[in-house]
Amino acid sequence: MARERKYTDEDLFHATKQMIIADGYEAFTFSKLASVLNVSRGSIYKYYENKDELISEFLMYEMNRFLKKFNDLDKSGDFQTQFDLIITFIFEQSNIHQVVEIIPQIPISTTKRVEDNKSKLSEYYVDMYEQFQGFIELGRKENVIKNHIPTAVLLGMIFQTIAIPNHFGIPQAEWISSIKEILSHGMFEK
Amino acid sequence: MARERKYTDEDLFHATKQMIIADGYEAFTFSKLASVLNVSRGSIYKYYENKDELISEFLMYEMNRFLKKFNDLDKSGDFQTQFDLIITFIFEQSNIHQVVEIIPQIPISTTKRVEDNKSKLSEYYVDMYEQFQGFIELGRKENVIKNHIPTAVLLGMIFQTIAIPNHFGIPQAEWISSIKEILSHGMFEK
DNA sequence: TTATTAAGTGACACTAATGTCACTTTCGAT
DNA sequence: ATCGAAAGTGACATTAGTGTCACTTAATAA
Repeated sequence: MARERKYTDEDLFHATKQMIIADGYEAFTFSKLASVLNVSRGSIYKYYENKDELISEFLMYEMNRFLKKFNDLDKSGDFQTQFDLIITFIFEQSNIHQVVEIIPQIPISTTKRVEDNKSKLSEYYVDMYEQFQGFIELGRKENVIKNHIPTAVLLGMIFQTIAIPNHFGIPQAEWISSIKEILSHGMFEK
Repeated sequence: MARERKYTDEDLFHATKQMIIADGYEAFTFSKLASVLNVSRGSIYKYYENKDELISEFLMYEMNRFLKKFNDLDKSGDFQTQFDLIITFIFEQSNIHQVVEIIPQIPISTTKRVEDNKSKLSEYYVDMYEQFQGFIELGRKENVIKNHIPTAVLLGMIFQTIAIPNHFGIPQAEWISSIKEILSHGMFEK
């Protein structure tokens, strides 16, 4: 039919992810991306009209991947089992945090494809939130989670902890178990 | 002596802060700043050679302000009293988080002033860290803080919590007391 | 009043990125 | 072999930001 592509969508999204995690939304340019992929800038315009469109497609791809993996987690165990599973999972997927933070940075766009993607992304976001909400509900039903603390705070805490910078290079296992301990029973001895 | 200035350093740093918090380091330009301050771009070059220099000066100013205020806190009470005081303080200064995150984003510069500021900033950072470390030590001495959890994790958790986005608009007082509760005694009932 | 001096301006040359498009390449189907 | 179609290129015009500088403006000390 036509000639072979020099790079797959996966290549492109992978490079995009690295660049965005390293330098943020504004620093991302077609010029840099093209040079990373060893293609001409012009060829990227064959698939994406501009940076907003490319990034919104990338975010769709990432969110999809994350939600699929999350859905594949074993939901049969009791709350404690799921808590351990989910914390570990979130730390494995720790860059999802930097990814979702990009969403609100996409400016109000002129092109339909971008706006469609943005609204789909917020649906994904709600979807994800509801899944985690279900998990918190389970904890409340089993009387493990304190009832007087709002769900938004609980989820916020859990998600925010994955972004704590481990400046001092504490080993991953100790790092995660310490955080799990604080989330469960706090910093205090008593 | 000479004509009056149209804007003070404070004006300039305030505008810079707003712009950086809203859109990040890369999106900051002299053009936008000048138009916010209603002056010509050229006049800003009278004081700062370029964006890196301006932002490094801004960060110095912010860190100084933060450390002064922190030093003014009452350090006489027991751990519990100081814990409450410090958490409240950190929430009041919640944008310090976005500010310190800018520091590593300043590229390796050619000008001496920028490099000097960067090294002073890392001194400030160490200074701040040591202050908080002292606070954690107190908690350990009073046997309030769990001894087996590394200080880096404890401080990381405390600092990260101020950045949790309160999407659902939970009232500030409830928000802070919930977070304090989790940090102290965890999410779990038992 | 006027000389001095710092503050501020806007035009100029430069750089880096954008978006477009006619053109070339390479594949497979006919 | 050759044609159609998608992939890829590089040159061009455009836009947005940078850094510089001769010049104008306005305060004030003499």
